[in-house]
Amino acid sequence: MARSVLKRPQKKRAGQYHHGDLRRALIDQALRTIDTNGVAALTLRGVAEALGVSRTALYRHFSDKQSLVAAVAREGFRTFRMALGAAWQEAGRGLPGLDAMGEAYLRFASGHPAHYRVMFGRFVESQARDPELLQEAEGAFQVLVDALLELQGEGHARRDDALLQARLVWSVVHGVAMLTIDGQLPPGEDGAAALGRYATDRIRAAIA
Amino acid sequence: MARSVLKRPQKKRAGQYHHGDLRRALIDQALRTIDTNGVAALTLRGVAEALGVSRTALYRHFSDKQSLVAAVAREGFRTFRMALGAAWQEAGRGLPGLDAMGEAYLRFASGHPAHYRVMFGRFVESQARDPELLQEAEGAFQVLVDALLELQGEGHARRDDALLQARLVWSVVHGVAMLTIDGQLPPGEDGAAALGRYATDRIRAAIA
DNA sequence: ACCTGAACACCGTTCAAGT
DNA sequence: ACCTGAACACCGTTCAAGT
Repeated sequence: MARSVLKRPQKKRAGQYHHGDLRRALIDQALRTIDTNGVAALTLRGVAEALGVSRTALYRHFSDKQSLVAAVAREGFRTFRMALGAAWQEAGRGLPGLDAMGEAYLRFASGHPAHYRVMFGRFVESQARDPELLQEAEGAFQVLVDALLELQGEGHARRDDALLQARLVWSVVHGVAMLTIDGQLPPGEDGAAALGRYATDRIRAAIA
Repeated sequence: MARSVLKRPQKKRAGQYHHGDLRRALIDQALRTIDTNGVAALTLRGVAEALGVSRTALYRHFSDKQSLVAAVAREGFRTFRMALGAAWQEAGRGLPGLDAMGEAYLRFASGHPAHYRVMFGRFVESQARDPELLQEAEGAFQVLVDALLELQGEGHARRDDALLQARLVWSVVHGVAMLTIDGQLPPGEDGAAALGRYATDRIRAAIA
């Protein structure tokens, strides 16, 4: 039970309030559960218990379970957007920057498969009705669009509709990510890593 | 309620057995529910009731809910494999055959989004432990590998590792399918259809 | 073999009530 | 405002019992 720190049963004396940012704590705990045991293992009761809070306290901050999951997904897109942007910058933009973004993307997906799945799998049916989630997702996508526009300007990418081009690149990387976290690739060097390299190479050819 | 035929409450006189192929009926009913209302709406009790059968009758044919879902997923891959093979053949193989396979793929995904999601989204955690499901999935994938090998032989595709090449193409189409059924593309002609055409065109360039 | 009904241990969510 | 405890209407699954 060396990993019991993950549970964080944070028992506080009964009768006290959860002074502090309960909303934040709920999202963090939900994310921890999802990352560790998958979204199927997420129960509101479990989250509340881990925080030492009543089962219904959550409804002060989220209208229902889907809202909580949507918040977790939104958080994911935010992290995602920042990781992509950082990779692009640190690699010095240009084609190496594009490669670095691809790597960062796949690193996030394979490092947090359950979280990634929550972001892209329709666990949030209300996606259409959660404008903030949609906006955050578009923000992450926009990083790629901007990069491609810049590459087009420098003659590193063909001057197709940048939105369409970005959707294609996104599709490839998303597809690779899904195959990877679904365990549909051979383990080890021949699997995800090899496909990642090949995909990077062929994407360059496809947009050149 | 003109669509009540979908429910098929098939009430039979109490005390009778469900003479016939209950296993088949369970899979069909589960698929119907998933296609109509999504996998989240699938309950064993609902399936049993729709079939006019006891809640526990199901356990004669499936060890648990996941097994039933796995059977539905397996069925999906079978349909998928046949659709891909048929498209390839009917288009006269070659590059038009590859395009036709892509179209057939996207048609299945957008026509049966919930079913498609069950096939690819880890609802079946036991995927690794269900050899039949894995085998069926590989069968569908093999159709694409064979097509690419043939294209390579005819000089229509670069002679890269065919498995890697197939995984790349699969990634693109899967990615496009996911973006489509997730509603992350603009509606109408500018959305899924445009991306499908662009992806087809750019895949040709990537593997040429 | 195949099916049943009652029971068990879970869920998400509501609601009147407390501070 | 924020939290609580009891209650409700659901689940998947088990099990002894029926034919």
